[in-house]
Amino acid sequence: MKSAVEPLKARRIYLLLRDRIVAGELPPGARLPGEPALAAEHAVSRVTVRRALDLLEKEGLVQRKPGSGTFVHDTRTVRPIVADLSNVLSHLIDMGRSTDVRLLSFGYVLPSEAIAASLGLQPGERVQRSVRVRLIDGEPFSYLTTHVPEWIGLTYSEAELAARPLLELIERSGVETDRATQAINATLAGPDAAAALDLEIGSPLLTLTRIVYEPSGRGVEHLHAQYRPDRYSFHMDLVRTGNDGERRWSPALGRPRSSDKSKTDKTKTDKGKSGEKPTRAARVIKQRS
Amino acid sequence: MKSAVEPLKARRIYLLLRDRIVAGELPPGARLPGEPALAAEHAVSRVTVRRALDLLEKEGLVQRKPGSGTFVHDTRTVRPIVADLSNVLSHLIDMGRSTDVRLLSFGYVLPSEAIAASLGLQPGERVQRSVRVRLIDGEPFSYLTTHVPEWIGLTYSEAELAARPLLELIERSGVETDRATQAINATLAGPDAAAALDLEIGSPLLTLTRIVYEPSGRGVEHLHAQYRPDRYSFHMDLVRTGNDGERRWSPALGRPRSSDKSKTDKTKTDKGKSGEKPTRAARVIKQRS
DNA sequence: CAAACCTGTATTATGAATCATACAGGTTCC
DNA sequence: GGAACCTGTATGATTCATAATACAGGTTTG
Repeated sequence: MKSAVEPLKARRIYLLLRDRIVAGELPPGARLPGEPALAAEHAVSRVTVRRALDLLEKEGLVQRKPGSGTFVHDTRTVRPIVADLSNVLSHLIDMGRSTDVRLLSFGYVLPSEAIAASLGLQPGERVQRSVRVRLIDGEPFSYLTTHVPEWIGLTYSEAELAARPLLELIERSGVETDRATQAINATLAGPDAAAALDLEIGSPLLTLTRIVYEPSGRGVEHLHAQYRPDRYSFHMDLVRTGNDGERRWSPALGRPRSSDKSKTDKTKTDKGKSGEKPTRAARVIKQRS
Repeated sequence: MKSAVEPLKARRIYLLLRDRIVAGELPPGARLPGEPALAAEHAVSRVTVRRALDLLEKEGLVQRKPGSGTFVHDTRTVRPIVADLSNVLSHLIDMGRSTDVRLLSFGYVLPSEAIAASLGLQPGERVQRSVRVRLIDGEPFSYLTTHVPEWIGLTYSEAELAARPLLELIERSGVETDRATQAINATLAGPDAAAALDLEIGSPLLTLTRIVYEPSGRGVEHLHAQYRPDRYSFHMDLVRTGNDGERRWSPALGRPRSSDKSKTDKTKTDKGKSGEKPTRAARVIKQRS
């Protein structure tokens, strides 16, 4: 039902404009250059520029006014959820926003080598694999793939998994969880995640891979989470610690939001990057065989 | 000599296969389905499958053996740098890997609204904007855009910025930095970042936006970093804290790698040696974030 | 009002991506 | 050796993104 294909040059211009908007170079309400001007600037036809603007409009970033121009949308309708380092959704959640979980897949399979290794399994041992999607206010924002050793997974049912946090079920089974390691990274949306998160294939995703261990050191859960960056991001407060010789940042624990600033636009999470005209020097560096 | 454009269907299949490889579903050494099989599976022509495999091969993920098949590359040549939550590069650095910094752009500009707000500037106040690229072992892995209020930026020169960590220069100017907030997200590479990081436009990037404050609450640095996910990622250890009612994960502090070789995880800071300046734009200096 | 913008839409033409097919040469396995 | 795979390569047809151009209608400005 989707057009399924993304043009190339159009996508390029779309990304460029998108970056300039989210970076604040084109502030809300601003009118961006006319289609003929953009076409000339990027040495493409006006049709291609239009396709790029179509993408921006579909994303709600711009608003077109026939006869007048195309304008950056005033109200950022999309405000990402903010999560803690420990991946705890902050107060936004308990402030009335509702989260929901949908179980997409459930079954017992032979794990990949990487997962078997991270969980410390013997060859041939099976794992319970589940794929879930989390939604906030009805909109999907995360795509979770979990792997649990079979002997733990058997202690709960498919229905229970759909209704309760996985870690709670694991701990209920008598397994102690005291330690975990996690890595944060970025990737492109594959077909499955794209469909579940209502995204185009190739959209950027924020990923979190966490392995939970029991005291003995055996892994009990392998979690791979993929988040829509426009709806979810990690946020943390840091304090400067250490003496002169070795000053560094450390995560601030406990009460973070102490300074109620004037504007408090806290979760700006702007992406974006360079803008305007990055001096000829920057252009010089780029040499792509 | 690059085609400069990425096909659509081919890219789609490339992403799909890439996901299956990095997810471990196709372990290193495994032979993936033959080109005719892949073509049939995805309802595309064999030519298209080939283009997808070309991308994987160029990325070093697979290896093709004429007459035999296409195999997942055994040795992951790409080893991402691992950084701490506080964005401190861990010991990999002092294990002989060298980091360099290139200054791509430097100047004083009027900040975007978002940046002005985050730094608490008055309308009309200018900021110093700099764009830098960091490299490890000669390969770029991060694209940094920093904005600093003009009155701080004027206390150091362009050459100093290229040679020393920005935060050190800020603190040298007498400004105290005791607090910061940061957000981690994901985005797609725009033209500038893609060129600097030697990537295709539209590649996924891990982003970090950090705002550093002085005790009075004024912002003194706005940092926007974009990382190549294949060369950089955030890692952290967590411990389960709290009582039964409110169990949660908290970052584990000061824990080096518990299992193996116990070494000082304290990072050895920059040695004062700096490179030469071959061109005005391509200075190479060693520094630490 | 009129000139000069703007977006929306349609036209045809061109080039790129993809398809369908065929064949050459290497590898694997019986 | 030979059948059955595989990758590498080439061909022409077809689909589709893009280019180039033109025109309709609304908005802004003088």
